[in-house]
Amino acid sequence: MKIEDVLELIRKEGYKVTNQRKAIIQVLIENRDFLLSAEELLEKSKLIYPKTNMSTIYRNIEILSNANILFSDIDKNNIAIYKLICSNNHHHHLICKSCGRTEAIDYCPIKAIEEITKEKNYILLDHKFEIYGYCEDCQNKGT
Amino acid sequence: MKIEDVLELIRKEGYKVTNQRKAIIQVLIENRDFLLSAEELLEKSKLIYPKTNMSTIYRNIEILSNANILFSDIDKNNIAIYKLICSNNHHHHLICKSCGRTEAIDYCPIKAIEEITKEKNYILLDHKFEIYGYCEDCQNKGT
DNA sequence: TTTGGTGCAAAGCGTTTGCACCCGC
DNA sequence: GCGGGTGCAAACGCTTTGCACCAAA
Repeated sequence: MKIEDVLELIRKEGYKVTNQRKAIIQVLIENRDFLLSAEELLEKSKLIYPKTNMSTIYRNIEILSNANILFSDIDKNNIAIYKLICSNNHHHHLICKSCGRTEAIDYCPIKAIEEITKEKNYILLDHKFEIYGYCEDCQNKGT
Repeated sequence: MKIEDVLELIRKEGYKVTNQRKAIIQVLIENRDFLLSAEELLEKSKLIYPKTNMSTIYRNIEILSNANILFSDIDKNNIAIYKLICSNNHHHHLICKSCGRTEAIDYCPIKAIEEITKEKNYILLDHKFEIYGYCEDCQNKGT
């Protein structure tokens, strides 16, 4: 999924395309394998469009969440972290509980998900399949 | 998993068993199919042991998290929500994005999880497999 | 021109923390 | 009695919000 696809989606929902919004989405696309906090999103967005403000970050997080294209989670320090949900290049993560490293995995139990939602008569929106553990480095460090 | 099993685990980790702690764990066990916020945990714990305080709730949330027996997530209002991880009676959830209803499902991609962590050389701690959608009621309400 | 978007600063509120006291063990 | 656990209240800091101004369409 390229930035133009997301912008098109944004336009369809009736939102305007601003420089700040473009910067934020570009950052999310470039970091689709990483869960970013609001602060990290701001820092990286500022590299693209320096005038970006934290309020704008939060307001766009909400818009993208409502559009169901943003995955949110909570890290070990209770800070909300986000990444884009991309229907193609879809994958999940191995997340190290010690250093926070995130590693993409291709496996996704999508077949099961579709069967379950059909059986329970839910309209499928989103799903999370994340695995937490200790990565090799952290095991060696003995943490 | 009964309350005694969790208390035994708590004792093994070197923690004391207090009335507040027992109340909190009992609430978590009784609500193992629901994701509870800190405030809901407090309210329900107070029904068992009225003197329970919010600080105690948060401190016990941290202890149970560190012991890797607490699952945490974040709801649509950015509030942290929790439930016990029980190795037996293990299951995941269908979560309605509209009304917040949680429905247990038996399916778990545990085989895949074990294979992936082995292949990537991670020590497996925990995993999330949650499906989000709109339940039948909310579909009928047209929300 | 219209209307949603943004920056700024202040407010809100869930969460954390210091300290004195309490209570399992 | 010792050392961890708790209650209280204040502090913290992430997130939200009101308002005036800006900019996309």
